[in-house]
Parts: sequence; C-alpha cells; structure tokens
Amino acid sequence: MSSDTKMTNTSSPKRSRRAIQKRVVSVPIKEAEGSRLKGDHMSAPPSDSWAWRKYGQKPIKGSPYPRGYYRCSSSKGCPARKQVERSRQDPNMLVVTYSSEHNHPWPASKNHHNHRHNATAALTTTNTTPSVSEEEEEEDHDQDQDQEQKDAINISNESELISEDKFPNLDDGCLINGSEFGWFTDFYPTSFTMLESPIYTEDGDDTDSDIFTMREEDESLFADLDELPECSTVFRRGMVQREVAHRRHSLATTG
DNA sequence: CGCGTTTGACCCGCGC
DNA sequence: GCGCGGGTCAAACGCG
Repeated sequence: MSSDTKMTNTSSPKRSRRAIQKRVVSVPIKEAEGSRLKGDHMSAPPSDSWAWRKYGQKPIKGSPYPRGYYRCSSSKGCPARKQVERSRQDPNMLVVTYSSEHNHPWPASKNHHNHRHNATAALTTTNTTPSVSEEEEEEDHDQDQDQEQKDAINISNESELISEDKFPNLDDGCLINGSEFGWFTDFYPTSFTMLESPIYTEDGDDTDSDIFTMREEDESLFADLDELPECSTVFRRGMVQREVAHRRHSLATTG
C-alpha cells in the first residue's frame, strides 16, 4: 500500500512520542495579546517571535481548560513544537511546553523589532556547541522528572516547588541553566514568569549543554532583556530566576 | 487565493 | 487484551 504517507506506517518509530526533551514554562496571560481578537475563547499563546501554527487541541483530563498544540510554521522541516494550556490553579497563567528546537534561523521576512545586541553573546557562546544536536537529541527518560511536569502546573501558583532538590546540577552549572532560560526571558520580555522545569531526558552520558544548543539567532533574543520592573518581583520566586537575574546583572556590569 | 484556525478521527503508549 | 488518555493528522471553514 502506498497510501500511508503518515506515521501509520514506516516512519520508523525509533523514539516514543514522549522521548523528547521538553521545557515547561509558565507565563501570565497578557490581556494585550489575549484580546487580540476572536473573543476570549482563545488562550492567546504568547508570541515568542516565531510563527506558530495550531495543529490540534485536546481537552486534558484534570484540567478544565483544553491544551493547544502548536507547530512552527516558519519552516516546514522545523521540529519545534509548543503546547499551550491554561494552568488549572491559575486560570490567569499559561503553561507552555516547548518540545524540540528550531532547525532554522529566524524568519527574516518577519521583521520583528530586531532587538539591540547587548552583551548577551558572552554567556551564550560559553557553552554553545554548534553542530548537530538539533535533530536527534531526543533521548529517553522519565521518572521523577516526569513528575515535575505535573508540578510545573503547581509552580505557577507560587513556585515553592522550585528547590535545590530539583536542580542539583544547578549548583555546578548555574551558568548553563541561565543560558537555557535566556531564550525564554526574551520570549516574554514584557511580563514573563518563567517558571519552568527543564525536563530533558537522560541517555547516560551527554545531557549537558548539548541539550541546549544556542545559535546567534537565539542570542539576539537576549538583547531584549532590559529593565523589567516586574522581574524584581518575579525573579525572587525561584532560584532559577535568580540565576538569570544574576546573569543579567553580570552583563549589565560588564557590558 | 493563501494561510491559519477549528474539529473529528486515528493511532500510540501505558496501566489495569 | 481492553480501556484511557494523550498527541497528531487531515479536511473544512473563515479571514486577510
């Protein structure tokens, strides 16, 4: 039969659907974007500069709100995916789960106030490892980490769950973490909360910077990290934010 | 006319 | 082996 052309056959199910690194981020719903149009039945996913196309929506058990599935429409072969759902505890919060990374540079056509380059490159180039790591970094792992995903929902409530317990590596790789969140910060430069749980899978050895390979395109995102009056309030919520704040401080001082 | 959104169906992984 | 829940695709519709 040649009428497959879909995952039904072939496609080599090498990796399970869950065998993909995921990053959960909680962001407050911005009315500005929420009321963009269509009324209010839309959760209005925060625009992170990338073009996302909705390809599905499903009600999630345990949550009164449905979950929307987005895909990067900038490039056809872009594996980048995004899941947006409203927090069960804080309807005012949006839980965005990012999967995979973009395999292409920015959609130059989409002008987008191209931020001004600050000194962000300093940290990004620290552990950057251009090369592969963008098509088959999907490792497999799910144990307590998976649990965090659920916690992520609660995090949006207060973030009390974010403790050293969850990020033992942070003690040694705080910089790396900072870099990871770096791109997030720019996604919501106006009012983000950035409560995320890096749920990368483990393979046994390589689970470091390789997970987060940033490129210049990503770096430019940082540039938007200026003074966020809200950040002072948001950052104190978790050590994760603290790291970023610390990083920003460094940059501000250095550059 | 093209693109994006919407909705239903289908499929897969996992738990019981 | 069956059922549940979740994830993705595909066709249709609406808007720009």
